[in-house]
Amino acid sequence: METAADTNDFRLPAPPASACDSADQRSGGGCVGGGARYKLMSPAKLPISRSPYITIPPGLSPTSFLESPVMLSNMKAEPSPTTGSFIKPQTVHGSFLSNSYSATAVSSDAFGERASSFFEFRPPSISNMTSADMKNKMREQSVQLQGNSQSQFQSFSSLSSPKAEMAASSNELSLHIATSGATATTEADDDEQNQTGNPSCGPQASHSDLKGGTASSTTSEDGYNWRKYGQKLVKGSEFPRSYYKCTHPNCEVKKLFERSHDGQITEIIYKGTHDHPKPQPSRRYAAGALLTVQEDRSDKILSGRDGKGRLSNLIY
DNA sequence: AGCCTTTGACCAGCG
DNA sequence: TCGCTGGTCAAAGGC
Repeated sequence: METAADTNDFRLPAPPASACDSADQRSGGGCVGGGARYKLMSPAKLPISRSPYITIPPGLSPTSFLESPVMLSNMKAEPSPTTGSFIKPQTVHGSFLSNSYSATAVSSDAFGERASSFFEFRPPSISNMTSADMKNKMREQSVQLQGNSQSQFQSFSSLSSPKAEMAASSNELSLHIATSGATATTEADDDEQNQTGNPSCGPQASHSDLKGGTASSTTSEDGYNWRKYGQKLVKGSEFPRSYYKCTHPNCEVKKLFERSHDGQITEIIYKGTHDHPKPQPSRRYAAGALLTVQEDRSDKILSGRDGKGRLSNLIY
């Protein structure tokens, strides 16, 4: 089933290192060929419509998405401990283009001005290049961006890597994020509390992410508690993918993300939406707490959308 | 004491 | 039908 569609998956791929180039090295396969198929969420939970791609609610226009916290996240993100994002205000902007996520390099255009990052949702149609090519391109873009001065940015490559395509096809939202030392925590707005039903974004990985950057707390939790239940090296990726589950009793939300050796999150994928409020920030890990804060933001970000998925610290 | 992370193995889906 | 890959489970250890 394409339950995938049912599930809300958000994927944020990031091309920091080399995404598929190395694919060969790792396993030899193509980039995530299997595509992610998530069928965890029951349709009922999904607030959104399930179409192969992200659907925009009638009331929303693509522009809205762009303005949504998700996309803005970076924009508004201010480097403060509170936000947890040390990122520069200009991180990325994402753009949703209608059903198919097509956003291409966004520099400062359409959505804002934060140029420097690319955010793209790639439409299924992009598949002219080989995955390797795509990745290379992605990298280049990323690199350029970074070089520009953004410590973190995200790039959504339009080049769509196979993964992206797959993701798109499976309703996953993918964002490529490249965080350079500072991790990408983005936060969008803040406010909101939580909408119950959003996938959260900041994986605990963020904890580790810290390493990557100065941000020590960059993580990204969305305010929810996550438990890591697996890690695996995926073919298309150079870095291992970590699997997290929401620890909430009835919550089946999962998220997977990949981090580069630098500690940068290269890709994050959320599956499902939280149907419960966020837990109190006071958890064992102080860091987690921090994350939570950030996560909140992320929640908002995504929640802006229908709560389908949320990206957390990453730049969208 | 409880929860989370880590790691290896197993299972299912797809080509 | 076989092989490959991704995703998940379970046990052990650590915080």
